[in-house]
Amino acid sequence: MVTRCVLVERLDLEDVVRSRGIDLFKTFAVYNYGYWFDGYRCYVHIDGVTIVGTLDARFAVYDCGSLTHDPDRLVRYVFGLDEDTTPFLRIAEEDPLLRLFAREFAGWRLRSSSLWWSLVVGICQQNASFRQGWKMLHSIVKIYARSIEVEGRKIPIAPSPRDVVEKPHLLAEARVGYRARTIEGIAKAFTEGLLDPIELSRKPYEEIETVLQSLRGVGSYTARLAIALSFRKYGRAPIDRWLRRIASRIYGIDEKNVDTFWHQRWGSWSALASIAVTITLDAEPLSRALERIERGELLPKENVVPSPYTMWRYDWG
DNA sequence: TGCCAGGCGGGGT
DNA sequence: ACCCCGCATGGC
Repeated sequence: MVTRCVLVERLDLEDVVRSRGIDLFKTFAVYNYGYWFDGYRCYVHIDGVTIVGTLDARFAVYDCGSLTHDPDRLVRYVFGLDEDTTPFLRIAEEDPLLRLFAREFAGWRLRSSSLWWSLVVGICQQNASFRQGWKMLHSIVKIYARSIEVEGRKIPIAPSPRDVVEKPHLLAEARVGYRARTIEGIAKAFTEGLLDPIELSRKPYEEIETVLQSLRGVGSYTARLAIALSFRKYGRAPIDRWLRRIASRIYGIDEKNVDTFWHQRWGSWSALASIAVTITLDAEPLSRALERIERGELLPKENVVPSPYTMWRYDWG
């Protein structure tokens, strides 16, 4: 099903991007698919609105069903243009894992997703490898076959909660395994109005985490990742087995203390730091990641495909 | 061929 | 507050 969109506003944010040293290439490329970033143009579809951004900092906002945001504010929010990451970089410069990332990726900003899609992203990472998780997400997008038409191009978009509630059986087809029940349950929560992102975003961090964790199949990892991706709140880090082992080894602490240690070190930047570690080590399997740290290879490599940084040019099938 | 992986919940102690 | 197991699926 194709949804047509109408242009709402064009924005030239070159001054903002340049004066703040924002690196749009990295911001567009990281954790993205080829149909949403082609090396020049980036598409973000969020709650019935589509943003088309280009590397020269021109942005166009399209209404694809429901425009409830101020276009300028939405663009700045989604690409983190007003986010001052200086305090994060200060800590990262001195960090054994992120010291090189702090230099090379200083201009990177996290791209936001809707709360719904952020949760699905988290669920697909559960008990699966990096590649398998992102393959599942790609498969979901492909099988629900939703798309929008903007600027004469047909762009695939993620299914909405309603799409999933109407056709839950397609999740099995997307080979998400036992995650299907979790995803369907969350989709229902959205369609029944039990999860209002705007209302939720106004609550204190702990409360948001509690609400999200009350969803069956959403634990602290998924909740914190979703809060980072959709609300740009980084106060607590999503810590999985991979990061837990790396941190335990590198900082010489017990695995069960990683959470506390990470929070003491990164404070309100905890989640951004954990995501940055996955980027800079190319989400490589644990043993290889540890070898890379040993060798001081702390930056993403062009030839590791797919990785968080290179997955946009990988053929997911 | 059996493992087992960027979690989680349920059931044990 | 722990520990332990099963779980769909795919990669090795």
